[in-house]
Parts: sequence; C-alpha cells; structure tokens
Amino acid sequence: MLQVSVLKQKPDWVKERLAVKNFKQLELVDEIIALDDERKKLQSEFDALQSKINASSKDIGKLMAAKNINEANGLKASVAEWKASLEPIKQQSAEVEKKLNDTLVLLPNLPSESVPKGFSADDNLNIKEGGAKPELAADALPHWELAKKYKLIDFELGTKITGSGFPIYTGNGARLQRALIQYFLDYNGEAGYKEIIPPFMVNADSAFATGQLPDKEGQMYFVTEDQFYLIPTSEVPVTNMYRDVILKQDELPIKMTAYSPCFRREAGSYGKDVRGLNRLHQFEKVEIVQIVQAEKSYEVLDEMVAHVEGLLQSLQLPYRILRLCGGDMGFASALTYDFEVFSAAQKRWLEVSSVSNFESYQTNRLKCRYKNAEGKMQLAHTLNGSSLALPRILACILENNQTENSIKMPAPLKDYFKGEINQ
RNA sequence: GGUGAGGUGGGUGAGCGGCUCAAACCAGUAGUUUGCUAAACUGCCGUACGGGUUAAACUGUACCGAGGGUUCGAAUCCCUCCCUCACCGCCA
Repeated sequence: MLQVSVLKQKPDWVKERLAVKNFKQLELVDEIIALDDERKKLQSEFDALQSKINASSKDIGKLMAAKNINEANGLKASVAEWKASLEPIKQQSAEVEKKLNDTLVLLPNLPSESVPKGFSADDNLNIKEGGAKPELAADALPHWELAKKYKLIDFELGTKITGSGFPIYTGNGARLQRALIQYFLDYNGEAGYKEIIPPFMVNADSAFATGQLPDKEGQMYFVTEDQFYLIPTSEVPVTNMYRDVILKQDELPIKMTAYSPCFRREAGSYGKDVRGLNRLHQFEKVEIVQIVQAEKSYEVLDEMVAHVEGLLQSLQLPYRILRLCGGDMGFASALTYDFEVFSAAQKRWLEVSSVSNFESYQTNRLKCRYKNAEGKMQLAHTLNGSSLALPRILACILENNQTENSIKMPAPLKDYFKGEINQ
C-alpha cells in the first residue's frame, strides 16, 4: 500500500498519478489525510493520559510499601477515573485506525512517470519486436489440433477429471513441459537467481501482503476448511518469505526463482481466449523475484526485462515487448512490461510474461525493510516477472515449429528434451 | 490425531505481580591499549506510532507467540487460539 506520508506531502501529485491508472475515487486521498490527522490527535491524547496512569501506578506501589494506605487509595480513585476517560479515546482510536487502513488499501500503486495514459490493452506502448514470424503452410494447425495429432495434451480428459481449464499433459507433451521448466530454472539460476520451491497454498496474510487481497479476492481458489488460498503465482509465497524481515543493505539484491503451478478462477473469460492452452485454471510458471535497494529498482527492472528477452530469443520465438498503459496495469505495479509471443497458426499475440516494479507498494504491507548506508530504516523495493509462463510458450513452440509431420525443437531444449515429436 | 514440555531482543538464556525504562553471555559496532595475528578493557547496540529538532539530542506510548481478562500496576496470574519441540499413533 501507499505510504500516508507521501499522500500528505504531495496530495495533488498523488491524485494526478492515480488518474493515470484511471482510478476514480480521488477523494479518498483527502479522506486518508484527514483520518491520519485524527489518528495522531487521538494518539497524543491517549499517550498523555496513559503516561499519567503509569506514573501514578508506580506511586501507588511506593505508597503501599510505605504503608501509606489512605493516600494510595486516593490515587487509585484518580487512576480509575482516568482509565474511564481513556476508554472512549481507545475505541475511537481503533475505529479511526481501522477506517484509515481499510481506505488506504483501496488505493492502487502509483504508476511511474513513464507509464502511458490509456484505458485498455489497445493503449499499451509497443516498445520492441524481435524474432522472425515463421512462414507456415496454409493448412497449418493451431496448437490444440497439434496437441491431439501428436497426443501431447488431452483437454477433454482434464475436463472429466476436474473441469475445463485443467488439461492433462501426456507422454511427450508432459516431457516437453518438464524440459521447458528445467531449462527456464537453469537459465534463471545461471543469472544468479536462487531456486525456491514454495508452498502452493498461502494464508490470508500472505495474499494480502503482495496485494492479491483485497483486490483479487474472487480470482483465487479458496480452501474454506483451512482458510488457504491456492496461489495464482509463486510471487505470493516467494515474496512473502521476506514479510516482517529487516535486511542489511549488503544483503540486497535478493534474487529468487521458483517453479509452481498457478491457479486462477478466471471468472468472466470466454471464447477464443480460453481455447486450448490460451487461458487455463491451472498452469505452470517459472517466476523470478527480486528484492532490491530502493534507488536501484528501475535499473533492476531493465535488467529483468533483458533477462526475459534473452530467454525468448534463445527459444527463437517472435516476440514483442509492451509497456503497459495505466488502465491495463496491475493494482500493485508502478511499471509493467508485458512480453507477448506470436502464435503463428492462431495469428495472435499471447502474453507469456509480465515484468513489474512494485517499488515499495508490496514491502509497505510486507514490512520488508533494510538499513541503508546512513543506518536509516527504509522500505525495500520488489520486482517480479514470469520467466516464463509455460502453456502459451508451449502453444507457440507447437504452432510455430510445426512441419507436415513433426515439431522441431528449439536448440536450447536439445539437452533437456531427448527425443522427437513426430508421426 | 493423542500425551507432555515450551514459545522472552540478531542468537543463547534469566526473570514468574511493583527493586526490569527485560539481567547476563554471545554475535555486531565504535573506541582505548599492546611489535603483528590476536587478546583485554570501555561505550553503543530493537521495532512501530507520536511530540521535538534544519538534522540530531531529548521525550511520550505500545510491543516478552496472537487475542481477550483479572489488578492501581502483568513478560510474570487466568481464559481462548496459533506455533515449536519430544514421545506415541497414522501415513507418502
């Protein structure tokens, strides 16, 4: 969440930035400022009274020791009175604080200055394209047909076992998926990311700290019996490893990579978007996460973008990089680059990675701080990105690399996928 | 799941109603001293939210797993929950 101090220092600037994200309730900024002023006032009153009570309690102890019972009893009566007047302040204070918090979490992160204005995916800024689109035969098949032809994925069987959006990978399909995961993890590991296998369910505190709650409540699967959320991305458990942690500056940056299945309810999706592997309820993803010094986060964002780009280049897939506009960005992000690969048979771009700088939006909730060079406590910055999401990569490899009776393997997979996909 | 023992500052660990604004030791840090390595000694050494200041100093409140309660006063007593460890049971 945002820091109240920032709202207070530059309320107009905050509103202007929120407007770029098409956030409508700008009056909340003023409400929060007023609530914080009230909170301070109440706390001062509370502290002063409590201080008096504490001092008197000590005096009572001394009077009792000196057997000065009458005076002690007199003081007890005064303390009782003060305590009574403390109660309403305490209650009011709790109310104000709750309201302040509840309101503050409604504000999304502020987009950085370089975020283009806009309302939808159409307004995203295409900043780079790379890789050549393949020339496919006229009768080239979409990946769901290829999956059937080579017996790689069984969508119908997944529907029987669970429901739509839960495909079953079989034989070479499963092996190719595993090969890709392995390759991605190794690629990330070589760049200094420490490998993590996190829990695939998290508690509400964790979902809250990375910003999925309250924003994405309805998009996560929830296990009512134990009050756990199935992770929509390993960003959640991995970033939360640093919840309530104070770091030393020289421990930064912290670089982690994790493979996990991701679970998303995707309520409201339909049509060609959900065909085949395009959009699933369960999919696999390898994620990269960094926790960094505040001043360095944009430098690191560029580095992570280059890292993901290198991975796509190595797979020889046609890709483009978009800088997301205010309206298309995530709630917690300050700047996001999306990577899309061109699905040659479907003739459409598919998002395969989203790399974001959250600045201190997550760490303010996480309470993840570090002592800077001056010894001052400072919120760290978090970043994460997919490196990469599996299904759409798989879809593109199948479609783009198809020949009449085989699928050609990208060069880096030679060491990971032994065998061939052919008829 | 059962039974028992516990959860105290970065770590170990004392305290079990007011003499604790949480002892001591270790680690960390600054300094003093001694040819070097090293040792000894001295000081400092939590977080959050307030007040205060240009910034500090200084100062108020809260925090001893979490939340309630008893009391003038709670790390300390009571209740509920969570977690850890040990043993037993079950199990990949």
